[in-house]
Amino acid sequence: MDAPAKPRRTRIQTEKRVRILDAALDVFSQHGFRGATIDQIAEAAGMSKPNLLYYFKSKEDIHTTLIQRLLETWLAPLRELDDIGDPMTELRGYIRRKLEMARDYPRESRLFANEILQGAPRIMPMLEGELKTLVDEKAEIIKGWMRAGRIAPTDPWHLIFSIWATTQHYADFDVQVRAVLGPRRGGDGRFEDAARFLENLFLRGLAPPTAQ
Amino acid sequence: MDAPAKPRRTRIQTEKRVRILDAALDVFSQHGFRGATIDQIAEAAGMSKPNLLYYFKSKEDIHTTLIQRLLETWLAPLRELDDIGDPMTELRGYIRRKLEMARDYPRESRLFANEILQGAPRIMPMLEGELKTLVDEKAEIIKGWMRAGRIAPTDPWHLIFSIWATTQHYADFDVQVRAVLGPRRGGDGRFEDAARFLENLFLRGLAPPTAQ
DNA sequence: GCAATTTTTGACCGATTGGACAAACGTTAG
DNA sequence: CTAACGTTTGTCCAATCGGTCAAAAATTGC
Repeated sequence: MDAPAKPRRTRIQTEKRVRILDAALDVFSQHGFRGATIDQIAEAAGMSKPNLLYYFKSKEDIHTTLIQRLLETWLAPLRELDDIGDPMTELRGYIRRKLEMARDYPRESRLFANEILQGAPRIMPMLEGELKTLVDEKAEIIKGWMRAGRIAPTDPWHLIFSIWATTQHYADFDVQVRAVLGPRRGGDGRFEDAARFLENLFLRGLAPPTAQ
Repeated sequence: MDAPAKPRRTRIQTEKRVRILDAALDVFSQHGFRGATIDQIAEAAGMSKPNLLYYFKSKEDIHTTLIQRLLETWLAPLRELDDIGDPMTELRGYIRRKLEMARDYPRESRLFANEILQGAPRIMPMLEGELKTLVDEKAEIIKGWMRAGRIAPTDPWHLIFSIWATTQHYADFDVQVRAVLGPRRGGDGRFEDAARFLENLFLRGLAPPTAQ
């Protein structure tokens, strides 16, 4: 039950820790935990390995800190999904926010994807606890909309999965998306194209049957 | 320009190579290339490390063979997407086939996901060549359907991406899906639920505007 | 300025990694 | 039986891994 000892950090410690975490995000998101080495991270952060280990006591420590910090912001978009307000507007807003995260924080998305791909050994409790609770809660809201006939009746959980999958795809499978679209359409505009397509797909796919 | 020397394999070689590739698929799909070790693969295949290296000359060799073999079957579902036949039936068939692959070959899906996540260092030429060509070709077919007013007009490339993303999600993010659905709904039925949801989403999302 | 403290570094450690190799073992055709 | 060939193993190696440590260097508080 000990509270984690309060940091009490110097200016240099604060700065260096930021640089290390940023470098580690690069390396971990590309190679996964086992594939990444402390030397790689240290070099990317522009310091020696022992120096890095002065700020983080182990490779595991860096990774844990990174994941912990990621999760705070990762669930934010879903939390914003609100009961009050038009269902279609709410869902479109959620899709847009998730797609913006894929665009602006692709490394975080890949870090998460790597962790899940490897069986989520470090965040399984969070998946079964915090995440499941949140999703169940939001699924209940969506169910309410369906019962009220405001959107088409389908499975709320799989709806959420499909939003996760389609949006994160543009971060996790970025190289494939670029390769297939080619230099023309794979440029900066690909996220706007994706946004247009996904909003269209989900809005039409969920339009209530009564509203013809 | 040398053709690869013809294998000319004994019975034991054939059997052992199969066992090794199967074990390697387990290990690579879970840990990625760098995270996997030859010892792990050898143990999973029930043989010693030197023995394994008698059948494959290096770790890279195993991985390359695995990826090569994967790609053959990976694109098959998309190749089957045919111009003749009802567009909706064709697309539904494609979604179903992709979802079945996620269910029946999750290790292959994760191996592919790992490779893409790490920047596709070993299959980039194939993405920009064979894959892009195939996708462009099928996108043209879909475009034809749209011009003919048989399905709603959207972006064929992003349509294909969204089908890839949603179906592969059930293999690559399996642990997350199970964790969120819980023991009840996360059981064997989750693929039928997913199939129902996805067919519904895409069919409604792509229904031609004229057919009210 | 100077002493206390924080930061950085080079050298080093045991463990694990991918892989080499010769010797031993099995199998089989004649 | 035996020679030829295919298979398996124990041992070994250099490189790399995560991490330690003491000492040097830089910074800070007074």
